[in-house]
Amino acid sequence: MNFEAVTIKDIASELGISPSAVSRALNGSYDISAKTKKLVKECALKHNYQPNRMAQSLKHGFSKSIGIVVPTIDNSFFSQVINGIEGVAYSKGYNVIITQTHERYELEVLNLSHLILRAVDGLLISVTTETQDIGHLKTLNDKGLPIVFFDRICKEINTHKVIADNFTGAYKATSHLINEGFRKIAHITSSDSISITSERLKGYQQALLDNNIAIYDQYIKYCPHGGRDIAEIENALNELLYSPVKPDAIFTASDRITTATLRFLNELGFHVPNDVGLLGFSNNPLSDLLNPSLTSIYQPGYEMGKKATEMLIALIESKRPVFEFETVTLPTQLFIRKSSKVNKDS
Amino acid sequence: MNFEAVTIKDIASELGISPSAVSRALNGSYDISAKTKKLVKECALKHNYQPNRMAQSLKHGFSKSIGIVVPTIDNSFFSQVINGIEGVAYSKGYNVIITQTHERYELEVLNLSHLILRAVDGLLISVTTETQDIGHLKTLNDKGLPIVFFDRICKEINTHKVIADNFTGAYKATSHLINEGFRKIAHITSSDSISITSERLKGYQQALLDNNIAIYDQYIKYCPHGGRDIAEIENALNELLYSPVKPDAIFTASDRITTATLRFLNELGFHVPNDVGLLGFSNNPLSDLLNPSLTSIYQPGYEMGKKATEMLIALIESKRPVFEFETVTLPTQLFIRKSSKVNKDS
DNA sequence: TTGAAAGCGCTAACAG
DNA sequence: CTGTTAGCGCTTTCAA
Repeated sequence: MNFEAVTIKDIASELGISPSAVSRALNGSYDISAKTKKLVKECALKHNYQPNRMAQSLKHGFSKSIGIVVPTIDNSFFSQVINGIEGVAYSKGYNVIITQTHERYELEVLNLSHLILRAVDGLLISVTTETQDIGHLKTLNDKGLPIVFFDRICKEINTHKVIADNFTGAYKATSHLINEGFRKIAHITSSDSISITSERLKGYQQALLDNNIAIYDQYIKYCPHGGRDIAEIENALNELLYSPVKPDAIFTASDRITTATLRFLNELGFHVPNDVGLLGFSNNPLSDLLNPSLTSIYQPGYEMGKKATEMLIALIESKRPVFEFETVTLPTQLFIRKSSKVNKDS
Repeated sequence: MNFEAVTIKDIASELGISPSAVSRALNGSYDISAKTKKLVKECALKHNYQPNRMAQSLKHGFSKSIGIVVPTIDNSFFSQVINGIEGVAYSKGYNVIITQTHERYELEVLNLSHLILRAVDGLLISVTTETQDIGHLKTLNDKGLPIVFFDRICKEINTHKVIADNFTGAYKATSHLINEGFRKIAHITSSDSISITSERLKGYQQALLDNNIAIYDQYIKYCPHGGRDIAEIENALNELLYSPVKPDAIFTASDRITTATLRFLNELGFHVPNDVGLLGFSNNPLSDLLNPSLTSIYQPGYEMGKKATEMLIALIESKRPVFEFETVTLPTQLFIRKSSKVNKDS
């Protein structure tokens, strides 16, 4: 409820003119005398008039709002993306509605329907690790809802996408470990159903191949829920660390997996990096403060949110249907710290 | 826009009955035959009918949505609060709209007006470090918008509030440092305009008094923007560390200040805790992984969000005006780690 | 240049 | 039990 909100009617009756005149005066210069326009604007200002967005939305079918669906906001990468989204959205007069899936498919479906009920004009989404059936997204897209995917994209849906250069990031990561003298490099990654997993896996494998290191399947461990349950990470680590061919370094594919791995290694008494090197995809701003400081691949989260939102608003405001879509790839950055550099003295 | 959404009208004409009959059949059993009810429900299901929330809101003035205003979501404490809020809100059929102020007063005012336009039924807010004039909140509250404050509250506004036991938390923190042998304990805190600052300050001072340690004003440093600009933290630290009466421990009042302080100490070559002990109010889940691991006061963020939302929904759904308000105080917890324990061997 | 009137989708008072 | 009607606040033809 707009508490005792002043409406167009109130202004109209105070000024003794019609509601439609007020509406026109407020909404730009469409057939209205400068005099009434000025009068109306002053009166609106005086009473702190705010148009009722519900009524506006109901009237002309768009809400000037954007729906965001992310796995969780309690993650630096996604927080950074959201900051990027907000920056662009607000500057163009759009609101954002943020929802979290907590990596659950059912919540993705539920959130999506909430957002549609709220009549969002477009959608920015990074799917869950559980998302296999994309019917819900396909339907919306087919009906004409502008959607832009970021980070975890759905190849099958034909629309704009923004991703980090996961292949190159993983390639750089793995190459760096190799250059530091590691040879038995394991990779703990997320669900194999999401796009970033296979892109990063390919980068990892290519780097090994280019350095004449064989790919061992037992060095590749998946966490089907992206580490939502800590147990899946611990299982992967136990299998790796207590195997006869214990790896000498681990490349982890996501923030949650990275920090859980570091904690586990510390607790078990494995020295990082001397016993096991560690390198993660991570946007955590505390990477330099960890023990040991964490070598990581940084993804441009803020830019990703910015770019995705620009593309989405372009779609929303396009006068004619858009059939040509692009996938923007943003560069990643390697930050070298101590977790990947064996200390020769010790 | 609900893309080609089926409306009550569509169902009505398909079934050859009136729109109002459909509405009644859908909204519970208000004067309607079981037969038509069944018919309507089946038809609605078949066409995947979803009521248009904009129209509903416009009609009866409430939107089943809750507005959230926090300084930033890129902060573990607030993320945890939001998780608590969402849990309760969704289970009671409410949506949430999350907005960030980035510690800027102007954004607080702007977000608030956005939320009001979106006709939120109630508000959960933790104010910015810049917020002095609370006219915007007072006006809304006076007009009858249910508001519940959490964490950073406004004493002047008479409504429900949920806070952590900041006094006791700070008291425990300071006492712990004293027990560990520190005597020259500095306190770097946020803006003195927000509630948590003075509560924590009092706890710190009381602990000193109870241990017969004099309170030195030059040991108390404020960051007017809560550390939004890193410079204000660096200035505070420079003044402390290079003063003739350099403190032997620092108690920091917020996550951002804590991590910036740790980084700064590490960079300048001060050993924590041997040169300077450190203890922070922090919900960062990586505290145990920092170098050194961080002794901290943990606040029950999830519970705070949960409790605040329960109180808010009670206000929203109350049949009669509420005049009795309560302030709920949740306990904090001290986690002792290495940053506060001098290593006697080194 | 302005006003009157219709209508977005839904609900609720009032008839029948 | 069901249909008709009015109206939430706004925009937008159409007529004046």
